[in-house]
Amino acid sequence: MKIGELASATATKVETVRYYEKIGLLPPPARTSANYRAYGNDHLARLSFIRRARDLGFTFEAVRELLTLSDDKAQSCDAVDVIARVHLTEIDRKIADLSALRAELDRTIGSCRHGTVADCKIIETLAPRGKDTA
Amino acid sequence: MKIGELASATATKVETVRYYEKIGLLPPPARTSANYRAYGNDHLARLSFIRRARDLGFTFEAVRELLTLSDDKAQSCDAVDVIARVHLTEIDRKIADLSALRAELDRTIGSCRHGTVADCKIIETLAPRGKDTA
DNA sequence: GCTTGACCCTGTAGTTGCTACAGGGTGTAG
DNA sequence: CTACACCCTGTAGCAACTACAGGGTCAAGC
Repeated sequence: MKIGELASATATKVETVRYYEKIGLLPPPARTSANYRAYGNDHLARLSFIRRARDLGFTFEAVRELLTLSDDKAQSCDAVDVIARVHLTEIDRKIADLSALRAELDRTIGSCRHGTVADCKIIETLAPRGKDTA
Repeated sequence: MKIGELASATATKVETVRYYEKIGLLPPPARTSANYRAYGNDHLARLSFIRRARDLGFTFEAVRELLTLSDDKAQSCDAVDVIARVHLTEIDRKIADLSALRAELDRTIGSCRHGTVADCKIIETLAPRGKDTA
């Protein structure tokens, strides 16, 4: 499989595949006589894994750990569970942060009376001292 | 006011203040004879504004627009309202994305039977074809 | 009067996770 | 045999900072 085929099979860009190889996430494949990268099914599986994990928001650091863990089939699954749970906690925190932010922004917008900028509550909210901001 | 004072007054790092100046968000201040930056209250107000807006998740692009708009006090406030509403929509989309992701991750974790990695549902979810991933 | 230490200066490189060139080589279809 | 799609390496760019390296300045204490 050439890099373009691998990329389209995993909805990844060619540059991204090469990037993953560069940072050591994807092992370097064999090369053809023309120096083209030649991938096998193991690469396809690994790249699919990486993409899925990235889609679920895992960082590279976490993906790397998951890959290492997934290579040792006899090991307990608990370490995998821990990584996933830590990640879940992070997501919950992000959602909470965004929700708080959303509420504040919504309140700010709600106070807009559509007058001139001089009376704008949104601007006032941003610059509490309402003086010259330039 | 020296840069350190301005920074601590706005809970910003000194490097960040200099960075804002470099990218043109904060106008260059006067200098003392020792070439130290000397800030006034106008700088303090503008930096406060920037920080507030950044805390609310506005991008630099948006902050720049808001600053430009806030300088023209006679203008209608509607443009400000539009920027804020667009931003609110983006936040809603992010929250929705994260919530969907959270649900999927939660489901994945919920299926963990704490056996060995070979049977791990989390790993299986990530690598749908369950074969060799290395 | 001299040293210590906190602060300031510029400039550059690193972070995360890619993306987009520039400037080439290769392979195949018409 | 000539287009044209694909491949190669290497570097620079994006957001929005952060962290040095290698220096200069200033006030206080001995």
